Amino acid sequence: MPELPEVQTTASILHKLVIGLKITDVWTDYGGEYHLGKKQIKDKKYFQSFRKNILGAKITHTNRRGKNVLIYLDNKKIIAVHMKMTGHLLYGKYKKIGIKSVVWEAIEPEALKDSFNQFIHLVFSLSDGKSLALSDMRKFAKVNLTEEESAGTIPDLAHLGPEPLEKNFDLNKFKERLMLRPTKKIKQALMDQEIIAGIGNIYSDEILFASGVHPLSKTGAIPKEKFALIFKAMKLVLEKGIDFGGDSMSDYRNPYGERGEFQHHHKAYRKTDLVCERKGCGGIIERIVVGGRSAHFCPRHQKKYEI
DNA sequence: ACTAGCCCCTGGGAGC
DNA sequence: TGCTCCCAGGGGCTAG
Repeated sequence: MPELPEVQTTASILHKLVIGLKITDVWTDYGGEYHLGKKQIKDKKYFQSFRKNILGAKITHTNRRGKNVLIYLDNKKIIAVHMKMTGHLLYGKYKKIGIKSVVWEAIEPEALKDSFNQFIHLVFSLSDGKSLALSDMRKFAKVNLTEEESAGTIPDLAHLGPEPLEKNFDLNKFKERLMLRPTKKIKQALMDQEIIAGIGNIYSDEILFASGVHPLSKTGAIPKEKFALIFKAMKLVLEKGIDFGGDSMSDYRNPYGERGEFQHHHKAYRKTDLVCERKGCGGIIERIVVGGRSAHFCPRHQKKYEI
């Protein structure tokens, strides 16, 4: 699922591909639940206004905020795409075809023919004859259109915490953010987008494995030196995720339709019943449910701190 | 301010 | 083969 490294990968690649291109058309299918603010693209009237607002606009740059891809337009508007579970943006040559379940067919690149790239529910046609398409198997993704100056008010951006990879986000700020919720379980705190933006289930498991902290530890009970380890692990694991082009254990693909490689480097996430890879540990990875989400950890070297 | 539970959605896997 | 049931989960929401 797209977390910070996947969204960063997408935004960085798009930046190379679509800058300076104009949006010449927009299409969405009937069932698309693509939200625009509180409204949705499936509301035909609202989609028409969305369309009108972006047609002819030129893409000036793209970047990331939390788990959102931001596409800046030269009319001072921003398209914010939250890919949620199974969404990803694809750039390539598409042909509209008339078959029931598959309306768009990828012509190139070849990687777009991957089955996970076939759930196309939103297509921006671009002035270079190619398209930016949103493939989203489970239709959870959300698309917001907002004015650049009021970007901080749209639902997916308004309450986001700081960016964990920002250079000025140091150990003190990290502690400060986490200690806003000292009774929270550390895994949930790391995944709370209001505390820190961008971390989800995969990377929180990996960060806690690397720092030797049990996911159920109470944030406020974690000793100082462990905080430093979590902080360090957070930066390292997220950067590693980016270096590997994101995680494609499930459906994530980059804009070329290609997989990332981080799934081959998991130590905890979905490693249930396997032997812990930490040297000399020998524990067996367990899976538990934390806040309705699965958490994977080694009960031997990940210490539980309680108040 | 917390938690539990439901909802959105659908492909894939297990069990029969 | 094909049916049914459950699971994956980010985040918004409600109820307690």
